Amino acid sequence: MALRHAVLAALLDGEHSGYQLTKIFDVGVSNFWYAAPQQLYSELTRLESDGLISGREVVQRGRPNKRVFTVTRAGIDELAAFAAAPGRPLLIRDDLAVKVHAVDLLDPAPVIEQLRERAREAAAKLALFERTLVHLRGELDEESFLRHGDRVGPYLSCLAGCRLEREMRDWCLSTARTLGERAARARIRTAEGSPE
Amino acid sequence: MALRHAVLAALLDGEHSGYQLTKIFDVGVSNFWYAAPQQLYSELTRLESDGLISGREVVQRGRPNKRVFTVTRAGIDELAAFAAAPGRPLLIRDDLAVKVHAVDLLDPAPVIEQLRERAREAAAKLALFERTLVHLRGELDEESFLRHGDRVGPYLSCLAGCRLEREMRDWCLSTARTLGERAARARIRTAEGSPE
DNA sequence: ATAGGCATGTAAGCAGTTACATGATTTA
DNA sequence: TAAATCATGTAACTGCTTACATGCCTAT
Repeated sequence: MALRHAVLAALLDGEHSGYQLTKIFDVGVSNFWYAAPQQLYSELTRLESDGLISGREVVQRGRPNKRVFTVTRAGIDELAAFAAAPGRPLLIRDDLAVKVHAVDLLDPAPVIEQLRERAREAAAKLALFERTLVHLRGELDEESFLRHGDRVGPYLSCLAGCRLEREMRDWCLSTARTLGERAARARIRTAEGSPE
Repeated sequence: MALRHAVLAALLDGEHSGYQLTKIFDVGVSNFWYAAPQQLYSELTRLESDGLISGREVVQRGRPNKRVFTVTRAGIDELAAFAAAPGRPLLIRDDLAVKVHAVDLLDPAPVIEQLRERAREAAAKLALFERTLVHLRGELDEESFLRHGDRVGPYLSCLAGCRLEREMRDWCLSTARTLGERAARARIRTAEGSPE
């Protein structure tokens, strides 16, 4: 059980509905957890029946009504136990790095294209996270906020997301460049070796 | 099915037994994929029966015999199709970042300790990956190797691992420092407010 | 003797993904 | 009138994790 705690942590930022959580977890909650919509709805049901969150109906005009959830006292206790327990190692799974690893025996063109696409996504996420940082710290500069702000957790985890996306963007671009140049040289050699 | 391709990519680096693969995937194959031993043994069985890899028995003295596997022609084709296909987004799941996100409502001490531990692990992985890079490029410097080396894939994916571990180490240390300083100030305030 | 590394598996259970289903309302 | 967004689910399947099992050899 692991998604539980990510959901609880996300609900600390305020009441959210299942649908809002799907949006938050689609970006990966500042890049530390991803979850599919269906996972979230069933997790919310379980969390509520375990008494870790409580939901209330919000009536809306012009839109379907929604249920928003808050973390209960028992939910906070659960999070506290989770935070104090050992915890499992970071899990990363990346198709694209597998492709790069194998690229020498393959056609590099589609891999290069995917690297460029990933770089664009990383840049977009980075911009999003940087806006989130500005929003979280308000008028303060980063240093004073981290010293005196009253909720720095989301800020700190968002900083991790920024670092990761920045590195991802730069790695993708430099890898795409390297592979592109190698492919260009390979084409020249082929043209030299088999003309006339 | 996704582990398949990670296993195929790992076997491009040379013949490996199931046990050797468990060691490689335990580190996360330069940090882009993790797999448990039991997953690998069953995946190898399936890959062999699908004809994507072929195994041969290696008789050893002083040790149990082992079966080592090589990628077949069909395996390369499978990898080529995989590399050309769209591919899924990067998956990250990180307990520790969830804890940091929620840290303001919790006891920060165990979180700080886990950040320090993670920083040590990241530093160790970074050192390992940097040795791998030196080993892969041989006598060449990085730039010439990336230009003229004949297998740069593993090098490039290992560079991604380095970037990631470096950032992870630095983020953990700076986050631990921030939280430690806040906790120290909180203790002083408590001591000032309730003495005598 | 005993612990640790090498070597490979089975079985059960839980977590995560994919496909499908519904229905309202706003925007193009 | 079609597509997109809001809103929530069920069902089937695949993949991953955990616990257990075996046995040999080397080093302490």
